[in-house]
Amino acid sequence: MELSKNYIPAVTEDKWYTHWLAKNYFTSQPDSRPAYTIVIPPPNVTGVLHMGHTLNETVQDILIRKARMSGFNTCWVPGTDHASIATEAKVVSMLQERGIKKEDLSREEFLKYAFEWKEKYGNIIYNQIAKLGCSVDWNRTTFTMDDHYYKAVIKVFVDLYNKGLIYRGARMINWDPAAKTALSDEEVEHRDVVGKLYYIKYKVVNENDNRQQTTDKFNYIVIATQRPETIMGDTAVCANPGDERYGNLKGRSVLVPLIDKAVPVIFDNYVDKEFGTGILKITPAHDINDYNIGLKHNLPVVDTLNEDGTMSEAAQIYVGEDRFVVRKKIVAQLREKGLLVKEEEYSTRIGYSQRTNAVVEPKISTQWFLKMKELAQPALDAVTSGKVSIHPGEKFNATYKYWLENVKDWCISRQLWWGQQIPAWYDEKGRFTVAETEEEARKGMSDQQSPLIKTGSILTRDEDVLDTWFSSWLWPIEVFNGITSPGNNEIKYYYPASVLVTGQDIIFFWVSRMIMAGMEYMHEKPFSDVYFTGMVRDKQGRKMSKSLGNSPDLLHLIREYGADAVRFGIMISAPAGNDLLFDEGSLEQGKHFNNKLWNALKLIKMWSARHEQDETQKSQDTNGELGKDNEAINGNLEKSSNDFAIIWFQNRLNEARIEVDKLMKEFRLSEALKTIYSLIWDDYCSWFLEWIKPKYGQNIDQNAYNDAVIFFEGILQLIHPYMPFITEEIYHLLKEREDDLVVKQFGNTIFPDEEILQLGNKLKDVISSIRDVRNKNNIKPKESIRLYIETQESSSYNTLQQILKRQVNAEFVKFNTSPGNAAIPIVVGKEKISIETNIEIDFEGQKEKLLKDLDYLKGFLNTVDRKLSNDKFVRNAKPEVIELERKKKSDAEEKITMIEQSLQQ
RNA sequence: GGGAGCAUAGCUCAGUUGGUUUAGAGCAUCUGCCUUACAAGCAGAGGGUCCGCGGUUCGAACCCGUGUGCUCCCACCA
Repeated sequence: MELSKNYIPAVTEDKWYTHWLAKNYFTSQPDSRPAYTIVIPPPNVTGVLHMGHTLNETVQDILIRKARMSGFNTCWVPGTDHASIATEAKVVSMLQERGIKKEDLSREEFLKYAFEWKEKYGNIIYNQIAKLGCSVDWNRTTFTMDDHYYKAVIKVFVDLYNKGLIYRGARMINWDPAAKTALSDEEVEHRDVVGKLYYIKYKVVNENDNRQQTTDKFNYIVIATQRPETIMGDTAVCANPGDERYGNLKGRSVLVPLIDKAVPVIFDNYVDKEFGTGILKITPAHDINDYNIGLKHNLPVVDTLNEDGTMSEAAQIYVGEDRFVVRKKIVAQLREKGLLVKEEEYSTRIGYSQRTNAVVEPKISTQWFLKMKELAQPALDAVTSGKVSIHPGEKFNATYKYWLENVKDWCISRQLWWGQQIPAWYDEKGRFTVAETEEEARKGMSDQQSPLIKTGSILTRDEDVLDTWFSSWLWPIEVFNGITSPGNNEIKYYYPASVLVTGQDIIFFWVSRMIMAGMEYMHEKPFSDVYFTGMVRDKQGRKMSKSLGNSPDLLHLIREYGADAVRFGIMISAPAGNDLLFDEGSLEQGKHFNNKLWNALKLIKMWSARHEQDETQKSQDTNGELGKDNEAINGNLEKSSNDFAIIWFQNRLNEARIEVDKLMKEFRLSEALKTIYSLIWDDYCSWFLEWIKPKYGQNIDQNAYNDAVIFFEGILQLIHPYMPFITEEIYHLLKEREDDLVVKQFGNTIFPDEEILQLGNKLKDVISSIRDVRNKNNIKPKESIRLYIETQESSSYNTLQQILKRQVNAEFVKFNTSPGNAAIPIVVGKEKISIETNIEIDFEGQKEKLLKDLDYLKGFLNTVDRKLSNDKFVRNAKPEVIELERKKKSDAEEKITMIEQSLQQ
């Protein structure tokens, strides 16, 4: 069979993915094996996957595939998140483009559009996941608004309500005027901005005091504010009780500018005398601090804003105009009236809605809240006790702990349609009951002996839906129906999941809350390990975003480089826990790596083709004597030189396996990949295959060929979790077989023989050093050389000689004899090697190199000597350390002697 | 304002309880090769005041202190 020049991913990828699915390799049923479970962080159905997802999914697939090949019953559950506010915002703007207003639609009509949207983007996402090669169990696909999932969320809401953890009440919340909904604290992003601080005059009212104020000073006070448009909501001004400047204002009132509303002057320790003018306006409806002060001093609340951020009737002026427009107008008006004393630049932090990017307004509103303190404690313990371990822990343990220790109640209601509707029913008088269904609610109402219910009056369901995270926090449980059907076989088998792989940005939104839900509903952690990936940035370190145009399209990349190369490229540059600088160059590197594997396959296929051809010829040859003789001679010679290559690579492979296992257990996936990369490129291709490569026109020794194939299978298996497609393809091209690499089990760990590895390193060193000399002296590859090695261990060369000769094109190697002619001396380790050649050589250059080495070694010896002659060192250091230093000393001395000898020649 | 993390080659990073470390890898760079698997390749090479300063120690890239510079998280001072 003819192999293409280079590896072509497109055909291969679809072929194997289809095959794996047909064989049901990714589907999981509980059985006697240990389970290895991962629940995918369900991507939002707001759009397509970006590079951050790509990184996350790749990491999960690597872990799952490794586990699948290591005896586990692996289950990777795919799914998507309805992403309440984010998706609703997208659907609303999509409708807007089509000229449809949300206000003109009924809830049902709107939901129909939303589900269409979900269907479209959900499928794109699933397609992307499949193209990337993710081995998810497609039978388990879950959406956070599936029927059972919806029920689970409702059930949990009712349960928490009955436990007294959910309550309804008017509180100061974060209001998103664009989406017209409440937000949780976590959904507000604070950004530094330079704003303005306006100093505004408030006139002092004199009605209770007949004395005429003589100085202008007491006719008005000056108050600083960043938000002059809120003055109409002022219901007091406040100073520190110890502030003498304002002592005489006790019991007096001031007039709110523009609307001339009289509000009292009050006193509270909250006010900092040093800051601003030392007196502050109190606007209870639009600032959390003011609200608290208002409560304390019994102030009325005047809400001057409508839901959409325009001024309300209560504002009296500029009604219906947007707050930021009004700000400008009010400033202008104040200035005109001489009430604006000054403006100064002021840097502050402003809260923006994470989803709509609108400036969030603090607002008093009746919402549903979840008490967090009780839920937080077990979640905190789970991490501090080490039941759940976070990677990288040093970075996130403290953050996690801090948040849970200071957690506030969670506002869980949203004024949206896309989501689980809150299961609370109200009667005409506004009395409500919480229940899973209307029937239950009716029953609940009658239990409360409401006369209205008994007569069968109409109940209205709460219009609001739940925060999207109030559904996602059940994800690891309800994907196995653990809430709706507690104690079922699957939840018992798969829960808790092994590892959660997600972005560090949702540690509070999701990770901590899943742990809470897990502890509350399963009395068990939801996962053992949390692996946080960093953020994907572009080459220049900028965040990837649509507006910058630096966020590449995943399917595009797969088409261009192949899925394996994309996976390789992203993993090779993803240091554990750090941000990843995405550079297409690394995908290019992945493509090259694919090609390297492909070419190794071509080489081996070539060997086998020649071998088969030969076999056929031999069987056709009735005499066969000649062929037999030739094989005997060549075979023996090749064989002895191949022996070492084989035993060396066997050990090198074992060594790499152990290292990779260790690294992967520590989630150091990038380093594990580097280890495998180097094993394949350097050790297998550059060294091993070259060592066993037969001379031109000759056949490979059968043993060497067989082992080369076995080793190839071994390295394919190691790299498979990272690059599933090409490895499966090569595995099958290597020889005909029934089994598939994707489920090939790793055998037991075999520890490598250190001595053989050392010997291999020595051989590589010697070869490289001699090649260096050849390079520097322009000795052409065809030009042969002769080697004279001075060594105490000439016997160690018994097995290395043949390889050495072949790799440096030496006619012969002689031990402990001097060359007849001038030769280039080099020192490798403790051995002196003289290279004799027929061509002109640059002795001066070589001498320089030796002198440089000598310099280094002398300096090195010096530091060792200093240590050994230091009394305190000899007394304090551990014996093995001293022994080591002595060895360093003697080694260095031997090397120096060798070099000095060489220089004398 | 509070907290966390980081600083090692041009770039991205290793360096696992302080001792074969006068420091490694990949990429990039340079030199020589179209050598019969692979020029998407082969064989080599060069490149570092381990952020500055001080300390602990027989010994510091590693531990402590301090300064500087980045990054991130949290927070209701008008």
